[in-house]
Amino acid sequence: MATDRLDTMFAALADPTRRAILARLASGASSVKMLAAPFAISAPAITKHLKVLERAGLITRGRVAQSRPCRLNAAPLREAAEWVEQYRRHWEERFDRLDTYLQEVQRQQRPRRSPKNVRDK
Amino acid sequence: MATDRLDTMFAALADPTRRAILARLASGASSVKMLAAPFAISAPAITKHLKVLERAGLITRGRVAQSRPCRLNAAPLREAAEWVEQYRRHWEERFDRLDTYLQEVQRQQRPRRSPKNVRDK
DNA sequence: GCTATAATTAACCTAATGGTTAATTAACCG
DNA sequence: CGGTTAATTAACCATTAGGTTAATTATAGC
Repeated sequence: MATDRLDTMFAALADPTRRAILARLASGASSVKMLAAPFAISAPAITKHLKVLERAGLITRGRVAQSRPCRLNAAPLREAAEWVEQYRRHWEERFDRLDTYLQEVQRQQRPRRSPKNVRDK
Repeated sequence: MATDRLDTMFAALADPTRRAILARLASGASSVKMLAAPFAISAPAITKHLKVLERAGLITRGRVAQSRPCRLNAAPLREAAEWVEQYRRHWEERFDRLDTYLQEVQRQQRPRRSPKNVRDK
């Protein structure tokens, strides 16, 4: 199920510089130079980050004079959101309680009597 | 804003084997051996993946006899979900249309008349 | 055509990833 | 105790990632 796309997308999101770039693009397109300004890294490093984002489909690029404006393309994030949402019920507390309950049961199932495994019947 | 945690979490999610492990743990705790079974990689490789997931806070581990059962801890995924959700409005179509509209405008702003930049007033 | 600006490519470096096999630790069982 | 099973650690390897500086390409403007 589109695992490749999720791979490259999550990998792209795993870098704070790239997430910051996306955040800035959320409020409008920008040239590479303007994007690079707030960061303490070189222009080629920014170019590389942009390539990662582009391969993940998270930005698109144009050309205006010398500038190559970047714009956000959030569409693929939808897939990431859906993937994460699969786990929503697991992090909502009712499940957490069930979880710790089961954990408790398992802990009590073993220790005192019959330190052996299953077949002691 | 907890960028480190998002870093390690997204990085953990960027690998298909690890996402598959999480998927299996979603339906219950499991030993390492059982987790490893469906994959064509060695046990130490699985151990490494589990360490990545553990450092990301996505699993917890116990001990039962020789076995070190893994259980899903989905709580941190909530933060990832929230981060991604920030971009929801961007991928929902109304925005996409505005987006392509702006793109259109920009494209028409430049080409025919005045190939120069701004200061031609 | 020359110069300045924006951005990318090239070449290189270091550290982290994902994998391997072989050896080690830990717990059970007879 | 000795053997078996579960899992981890150690040591190693190849590839990728993120960064650098220096050189190149592309466009604008005089």
